[in-house]
Amino acid sequence: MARSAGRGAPAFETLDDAVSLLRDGGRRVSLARRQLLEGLFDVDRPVTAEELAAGLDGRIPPSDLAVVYRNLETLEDLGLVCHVHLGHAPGRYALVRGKPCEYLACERCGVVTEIEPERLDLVRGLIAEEFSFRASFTHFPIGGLCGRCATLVEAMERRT
Amino acid sequence: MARSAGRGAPAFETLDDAVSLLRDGGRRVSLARRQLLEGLFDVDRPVTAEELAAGLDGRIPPSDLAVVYRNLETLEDLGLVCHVHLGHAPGRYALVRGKPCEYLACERCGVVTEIEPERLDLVRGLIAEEFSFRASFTHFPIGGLCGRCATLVEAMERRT
DNA sequence: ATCCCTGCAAAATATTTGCACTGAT
DNA sequence: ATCAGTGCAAATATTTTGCAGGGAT
Repeated sequence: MARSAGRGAPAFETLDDAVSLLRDGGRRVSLARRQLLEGLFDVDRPVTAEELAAGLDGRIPPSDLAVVYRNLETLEDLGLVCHVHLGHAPGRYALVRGKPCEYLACERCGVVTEIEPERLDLVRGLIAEEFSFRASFTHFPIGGLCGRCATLVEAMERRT
Repeated sequence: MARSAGRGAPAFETLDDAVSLLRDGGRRVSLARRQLLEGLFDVDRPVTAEELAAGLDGRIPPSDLAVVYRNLETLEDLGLVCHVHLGHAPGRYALVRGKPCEYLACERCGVVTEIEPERLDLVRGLIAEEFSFRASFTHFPIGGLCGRCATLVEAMERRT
């Protein structure tokens, strides 16, 4: 299992920075890893292992899915990457640039919204006080209904 | 896919009530379904389909896993059952008695805490205001670290 | 030269689907 | 008698593991 978050994410801006962190972490800088990072920098949004193995629509050469999974785990151990589980869909992986993102995921339409961690600190504080629990919506997002779907569902409920 | 919640859960107390709701919903009252409900009443906590199919340690006769999944979906459509995804583990199913439960799930030690929905209404309100999002922690729980693990992790972080 | 990483195959886990037969209505 | 539900097999989807050979150090 990959590291459970924590241990301040190393800041990095460029591909070369990331590659250095890979090396500093004592791992080898293979072509597969370099291209994986290239792809992640290029798309700059959470993508599935499958998409990465398929080459992100020509951005990088296609590669082996098992290797992609293994390398994503490696990068996650080093704190360069983290992954989210959006509903029942396959996990999605993204670079961690400075702060990890948190997410809202609509269970009805699937829309995902990235939220900067600070904007959830009040929520986190409330949960901490009430339940002595340090909530994080980085790995598992906040589920529910987006504004549009909530309105729609309310309308349906009234018509019942 | 099962119904996306909503449509007020029918209140029921006993196995017979549940069976009636099954019948009222236009579904047949088969032995398998009766026993599934029996098992759910008996354990009274969220269990996996696998555990149900295995007979819940002798509480009910073992049965076919595919049928269990199908019947859980049926019961969910009727609003008698709902399921949670706790971390990466298999889904867990429980009777909906009155109000559906919400959950906190520690991503480190796996401890799960049931929370009565009202106790999360402040949190829900904050999220609604800030993000126009109607959060629900019934199907996907609040992830993070329980008090004990948070303390532990903090200690580890300080030692770094 | 060492041994980590790759590439491919196969396994593991969780869940769904197809279909002939059975049992609830 | 009808047709929803069962039981079993097989498929699907996601992720993990084993192992022999290749490339980074």
